[in-house]
Amino acid sequence: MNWGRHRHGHHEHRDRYHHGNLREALLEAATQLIRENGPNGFSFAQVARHAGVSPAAPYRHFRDRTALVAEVARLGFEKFESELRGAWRDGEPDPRQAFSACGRAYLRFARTHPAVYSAMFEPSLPLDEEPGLRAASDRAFDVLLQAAERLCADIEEEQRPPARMVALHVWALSHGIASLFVVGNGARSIPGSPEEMLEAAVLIYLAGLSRAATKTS
Amino acid sequence: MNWGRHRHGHHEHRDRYHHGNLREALLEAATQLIRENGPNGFSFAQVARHAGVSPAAPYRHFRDRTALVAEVARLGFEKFESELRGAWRDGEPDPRQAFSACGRAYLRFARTHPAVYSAMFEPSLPLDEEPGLRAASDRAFDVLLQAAERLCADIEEEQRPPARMVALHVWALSHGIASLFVVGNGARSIPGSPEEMLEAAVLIYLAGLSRAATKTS
DNA sequence: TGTACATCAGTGAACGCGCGTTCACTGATGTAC
DNA sequence: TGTACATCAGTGAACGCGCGTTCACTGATGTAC
Repeated sequence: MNWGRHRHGHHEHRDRYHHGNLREALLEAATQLIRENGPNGFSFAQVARHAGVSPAAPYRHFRDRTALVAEVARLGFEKFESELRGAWRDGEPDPRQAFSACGRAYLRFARTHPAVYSAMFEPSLPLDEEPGLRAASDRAFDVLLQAAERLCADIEEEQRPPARMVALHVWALSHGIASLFVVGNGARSIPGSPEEMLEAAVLIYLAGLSRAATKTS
Repeated sequence: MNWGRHRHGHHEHRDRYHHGNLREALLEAATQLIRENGPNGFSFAQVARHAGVSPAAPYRHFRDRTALVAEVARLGFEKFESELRGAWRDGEPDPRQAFSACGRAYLRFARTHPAVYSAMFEPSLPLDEEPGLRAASDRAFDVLLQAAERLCADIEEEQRPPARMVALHVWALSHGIASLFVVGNGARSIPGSPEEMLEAAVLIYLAGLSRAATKTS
């Protein structure tokens, strides 16, 4: 049977009995299919076909479809973390600028990897069943948390808000903007770019931070 | 063939050739299945089975699965709008309190109808292909927009921010909190309730509004 | 350098299953007279 | 009040299809000697 002679992106592995790179090829194929049909819109067999192998081949590398998607998401979180960390640059040249760069990096990631992004934040993602997934997600959030701590340190002590709260607020805002206005076909249109919108919102929020009572109801 | 003797919720229609209420029963069944498996995690045939009818029956009421989900979402937007409008109460007793009630209503909706909420904001929702869907979504947003206009009216004119921007910021924040911390199995845990978190964030944001330069990059 | 052998990645055929969709049908309902 | 008839909601059987999973297999690779 002919499973198709396929494009695996960069390297050519055709006509070899051993693919040599199947694991990565499957992850790539899954990513592409998620981009086209959403995180739940594809089958294990389809992934195999896209990678140009028999439907039984993926079982050598992934327990099932869920494990495959989880791995896409886990790698996504790792890349996400490293991009955020790179943008934050340990608070250089100064915390506000670095924080803003971080926000832009957040949305850039969502824009350039919309498929992976939606897999990462899909409610059905088994965060706690696949090893390392929750941890990878937490490590990405830690970048935001660190940044928030640094920003909060500049606020006078007696009215300093909890850094964790600030990080969660900014995360929610970023995620809200990403999922409403960046990712997906139904993405709503807005005046200006999502980046501008996030930047403006964060500026307003930070302005409020140093003066508002940080009451939590 | 026995398609099961089913619970259709409140009324009993068993042993009747004509269901009499099938359209609503199908919408209910779909909602339940979405709750269990996510917006894409069920089949047309499954819905029929849940409603206790033959697999061909749903075709009398819905073109296909997509149309069914879209209708669930459309009804969701209508209910969402009416709840937001009810909470806003036209700005009574005063805009800030009404706005805060609005935020709580937003999260309450996401919490009590998580299935419908995720269908409504699923990226794959064909907002522009099903009649009335986009319009229903816009009408819900309009409540937020009205509220933002009212709040902005209280700010001195020369530093008054665009109401549309404010509404979008608050919407993104609410949606971010709802989808990260309320809806779904993977929902992250936070200190305090999502309602408290949203309230705090909005307070800080509003405090920043009246003083920040409303620069948009 | 050559050969025997272990390892293991990928094959391809097979299975039973549920799905989407169609079809001619049937039974309940409502209405014209 | 009764009856004939049109309407239409739901039936159940049928179809072809792709899927998930299994299995004994095979061919490539690497390594021991």
